[in-house]
Amino acid sequence: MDDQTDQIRKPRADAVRNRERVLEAAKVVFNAGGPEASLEAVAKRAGVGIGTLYRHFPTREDLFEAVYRREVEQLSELAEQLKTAKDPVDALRRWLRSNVEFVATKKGMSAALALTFQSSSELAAFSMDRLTKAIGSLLDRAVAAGQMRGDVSPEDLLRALVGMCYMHDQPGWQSSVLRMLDVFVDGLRVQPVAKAKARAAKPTKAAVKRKR
Amino acid sequence: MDDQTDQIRKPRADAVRNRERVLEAAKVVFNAGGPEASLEAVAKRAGVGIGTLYRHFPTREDLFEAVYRREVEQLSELAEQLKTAKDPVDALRRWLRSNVEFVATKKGMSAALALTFQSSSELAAFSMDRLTKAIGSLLDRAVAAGQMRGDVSPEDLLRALVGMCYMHDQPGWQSSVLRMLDVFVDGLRVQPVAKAKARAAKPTKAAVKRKR
DNA sequence: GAAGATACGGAGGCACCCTCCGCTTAACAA
DNA sequence: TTGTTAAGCGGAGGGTGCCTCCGTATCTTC
Repeated sequence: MDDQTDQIRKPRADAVRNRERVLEAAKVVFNAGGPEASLEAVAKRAGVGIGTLYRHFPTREDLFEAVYRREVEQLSELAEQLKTAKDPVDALRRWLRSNVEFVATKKGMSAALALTFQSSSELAAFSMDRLTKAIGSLLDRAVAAGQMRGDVSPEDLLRALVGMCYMHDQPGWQSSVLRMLDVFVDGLRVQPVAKAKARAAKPTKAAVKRKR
Repeated sequence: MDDQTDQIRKPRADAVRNRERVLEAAKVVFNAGGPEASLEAVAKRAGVGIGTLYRHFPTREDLFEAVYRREVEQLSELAEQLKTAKDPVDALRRWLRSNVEFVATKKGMSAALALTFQSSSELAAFSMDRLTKAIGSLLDRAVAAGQMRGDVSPEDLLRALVGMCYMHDQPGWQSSVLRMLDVFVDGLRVQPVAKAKARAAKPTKAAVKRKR
């Protein structure tokens, strides 16, 4: 073996397990109690000692960040799955809706994030990048299928989404956003030249060219 | 006198003074230390006992809120002053710029606000109302003077401003926003069809060099 | 199975939160 | 002015949560 010098042990199983437990507990506790929730409460819910929590996440913000990263990754994976859906436009719409739900369930976390984003622009960059890619892959597919106009960038779409969700303190915001999203998606559609969309969904480039 | 029963004393001078001192101190401390800054530090800087601080502002959020309200009122007053400026368009632009500066100096406070807005939608309503009126008075004047189009509501303008400032964690956001604001204001101007400048009737392009 | 690295838990010291109450002071009446 | 009294003041103190530190327990590797 040529890597004898920096040989790396397999991480201990209990450490991995505990880390995961803390993340899961933190998600629940922060959502319920906001960003000032007690870290000791998180540790207790995770069934670990406070020392363990601090070893894994030296600062409160480290914990926020890890929780959030995980969620962003989940949204990213959702996009991956949706890529195999039949209807590309519907797939995009679903992803956007999931995003709204995501925001909706993050009552406490969103405040925590406002705090964290401020000190870690790296996190902001990471999540923007990740989400842009997710949205981009879905958008591209819809465009490639000739069902959506191609002059809107993923960044724009993401920004619109985020902007819409920005007012999520106001009553009834969620249904309002969902409505606006539908309008938005409709606006993105290639105008209905012909008829229904009940058609086999084989994303072939040939079809795209033909349509154009 | 029939109002003897609910006769109201003049508020004590020291109470008024102390309240003001605490607000001023809080502004400084929160901007520097963020929303988690120690209230005891605020009291110390204000030169009052911790008990006094709590009597005036029972909760941390009450204090945030009071500080913010004061600032909103100051912006409101600024608009009042700008109403007497000669150039209505320039007045509006200046107010918008002041707003950006306002956001810029609120490093810590903005995070605190994110927290407070969440629990007090009344505060959100108050500030929206106040700022909408401020922006509206300036906008109206420019419209009345025939220098700006009349189909943009103060709410829209405010929302655009807020939205632009929303990304104020990213590097270089401030100059970017200022640039976008200029573009925006240019867009709001009544197109110089037959206006002052002797310019060829070339289509569009805000190549207006507005430096007199 | 033994050795050694790695992780665990929670006691303890500290900072800050917030309440409570005896003392001080400003406003008002005479 | 002086007296009365409500209003305000300060800060001690009990409580909670933060974070460090280290003796003990557990896992990985050989």
